[in-house]
Amino acid sequence: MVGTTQSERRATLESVARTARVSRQTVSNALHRPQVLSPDTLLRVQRAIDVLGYRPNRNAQSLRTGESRLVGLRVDPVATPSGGVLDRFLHALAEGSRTQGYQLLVFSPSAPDDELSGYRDLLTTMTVDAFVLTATHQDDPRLAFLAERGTPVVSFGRPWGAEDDHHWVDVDGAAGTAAAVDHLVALGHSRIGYLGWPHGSDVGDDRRAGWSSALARHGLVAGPSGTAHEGLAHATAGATALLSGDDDRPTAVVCASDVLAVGVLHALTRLGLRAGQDLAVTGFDDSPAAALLDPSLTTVHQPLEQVATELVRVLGELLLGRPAPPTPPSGVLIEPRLVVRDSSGPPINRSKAPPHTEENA
Amino acid sequence: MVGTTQSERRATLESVARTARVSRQTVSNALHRPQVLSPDTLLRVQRAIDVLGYRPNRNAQSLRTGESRLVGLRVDPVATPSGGVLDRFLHALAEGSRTQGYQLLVFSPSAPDDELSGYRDLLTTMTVDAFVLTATHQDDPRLAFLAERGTPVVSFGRPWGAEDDHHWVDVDGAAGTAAAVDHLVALGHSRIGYLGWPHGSDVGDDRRAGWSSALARHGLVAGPSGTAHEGLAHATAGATALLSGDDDRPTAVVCASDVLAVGVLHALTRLGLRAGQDLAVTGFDDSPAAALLDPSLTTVHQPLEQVATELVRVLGELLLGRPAPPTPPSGVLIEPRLVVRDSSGPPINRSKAPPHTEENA
DNA sequence: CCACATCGTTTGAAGGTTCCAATCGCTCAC
DNA sequence: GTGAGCGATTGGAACCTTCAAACGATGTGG
Repeated sequence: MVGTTQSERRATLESVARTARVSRQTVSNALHRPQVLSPDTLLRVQRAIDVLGYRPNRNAQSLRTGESRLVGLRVDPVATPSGGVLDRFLHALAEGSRTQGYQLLVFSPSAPDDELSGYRDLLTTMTVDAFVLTATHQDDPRLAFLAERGTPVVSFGRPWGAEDDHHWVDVDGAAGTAAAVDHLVALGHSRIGYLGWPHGSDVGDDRRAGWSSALARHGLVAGPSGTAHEGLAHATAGATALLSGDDDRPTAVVCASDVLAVGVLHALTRLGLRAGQDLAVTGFDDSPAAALLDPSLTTVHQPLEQVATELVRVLGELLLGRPAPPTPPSGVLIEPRLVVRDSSGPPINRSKAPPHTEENA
Repeated sequence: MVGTTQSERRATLESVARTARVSRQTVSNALHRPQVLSPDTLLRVQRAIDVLGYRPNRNAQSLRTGESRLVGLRVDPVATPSGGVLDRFLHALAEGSRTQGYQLLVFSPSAPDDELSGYRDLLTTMTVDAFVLTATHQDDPRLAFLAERGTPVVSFGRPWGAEDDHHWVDVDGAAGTAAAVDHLVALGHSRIGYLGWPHGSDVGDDRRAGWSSALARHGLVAGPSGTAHEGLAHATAGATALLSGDDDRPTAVVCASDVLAVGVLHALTRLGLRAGQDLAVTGFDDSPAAALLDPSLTTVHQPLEQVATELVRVLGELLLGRPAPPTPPSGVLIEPRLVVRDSSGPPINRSKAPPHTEENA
């Protein structure tokens, strides 16, 4: 029925009103507050809407209400931590926004040097109502800027400094590495090392803390740990250094990222050892590559769909309650889950001894 | 200077006009047709704009002009061929759109079954001006639908059937696999097999054609070829079948995707053979995983940034000339380049014999 | 000296929607 | 009998911009 009789121009509130023999406002009410209309009027209006194929003009709505029902997301050139992570996240975010009646505007920074570029533009031209922030860091100028003008914002990532600064959703990295440790301990490992990023990054330090505290919880001494910058060459070098350390080679290594884990795999190959057999390895992110590697990578899966759902949910509440008194900033911490594949290997049997025994002469 | 004196409400055309002691229209002209203003008036207006921090309201502009300056892009749940490809593409697209004065609206289908869902909505609500289509297939209903109402559209992917149907940009898959063959021939291979998707997919058949025609060009007989559905399990099975074929095992295999190539790598491991040494392997896509594999994957790199740039350029022309007589549909075919890594191995020396010799008894 | 084009600017009118105040017909309570 | 209250509907205004026409002033040709 839709669009068949569409004589000339687009159907408008006015034209629908004429057809249904009511006023514009009644048509508007039929859409937004149907309960205030008498049943027969409502039906008449709905029929006219149907016949004319009317859909409200988004721009006119936005002009009137001052809301664009668009959420901004900046995509950075450098991002893509291990590649392919954005894919899933983006789709989940678009999907989630839609269910809340919002749509996603993806933009890239207009001036590379200016952190606020893009955000300022979209805001002052009233193009978007809210933002989803990723890769926030301590004292991120974007947060201050947006908070100042009361823009609804939710970030993917914690405010590591001041906790109740803004709304956020994050994945519990420490729980992720801890889960990896638990898994390895269950397999019989007691000498578990760690390869992470250089100290100073919030995310990196958190993941390392998960590793060391889980070891403590199991009553184990921390195995050797090393650092490397992201990037395969660095990772392989760092892993080689870690594994060539003196005497006590670990039987397992937990890594802060999949790329670092791949570095360990490469280092093992160089040393003539086999991952999953001579050494258990775990990664972090569950990037698309993880399943393709040989051996396939046991890794911590980032529940991005869940993150996106939460982000949108919080954002929805913020947008709904506007301009109500600002909700007390809330944080959602999501538990990742370990995906067990081959690189962590089978249970080992040699460590029958109680975990506390000192193994170094 | 901007935003300091911002007393109460947002600056508007009217308020700027009052400050500069001119009319609204003059302010509008200062922005859009500065050449029609006298120099001193222009300066006065510009100063007022600067002082008040005025930026035109996008929604009011859109309502008046009927153009939203938004380009729609649908992201599909299934997409992500080998993961991480969308990342680069999306960023390049957002970047390119911005330079043309447009922004990118990313959406997901509202009704999974309806091919047109989403597109219809965004169009009838006047939310977007144009679309970028990906993964188009023959007789794609989206193309017919959008063409009917004269919506500017450019697709990433050729209309395999009727060539001059709509505007498109695509990567020359046949040239990609041909480049892989050329590389392998240069290394000394003469028995080159192929692992592709089941017959019937346009993209797949094109890539296969590139392989076989390149072989013919070199005066070589086609090596064995096999098919497998996308997905690691299928790929490994298909590769195993291909390599276990009777007597004449190829010395190199060209693959239609990186995942298929990984399948070959796995099959080799099972057979106790080493990729790059016992058999040369090439992939297609240069997905993030390619560099991480061991051996790293020689693969055809998709120049997505270039694709995005072209898409935006064509779209820009379409939007600019609207509603001028429709430009004759044009196509842009982009040459991919081969990224040589380890999986294609070093030059081999045993094939000193002229390429035409029959090797099977 | 008048008709006419040119130039820089102003004015009125959309464009489609939603908010606000007002209206209408009616019932109920005082 | 009158006014308050109520549910359903309406008209007018506002949101901010751009378009088309109109404006007075000045210069040019007949």
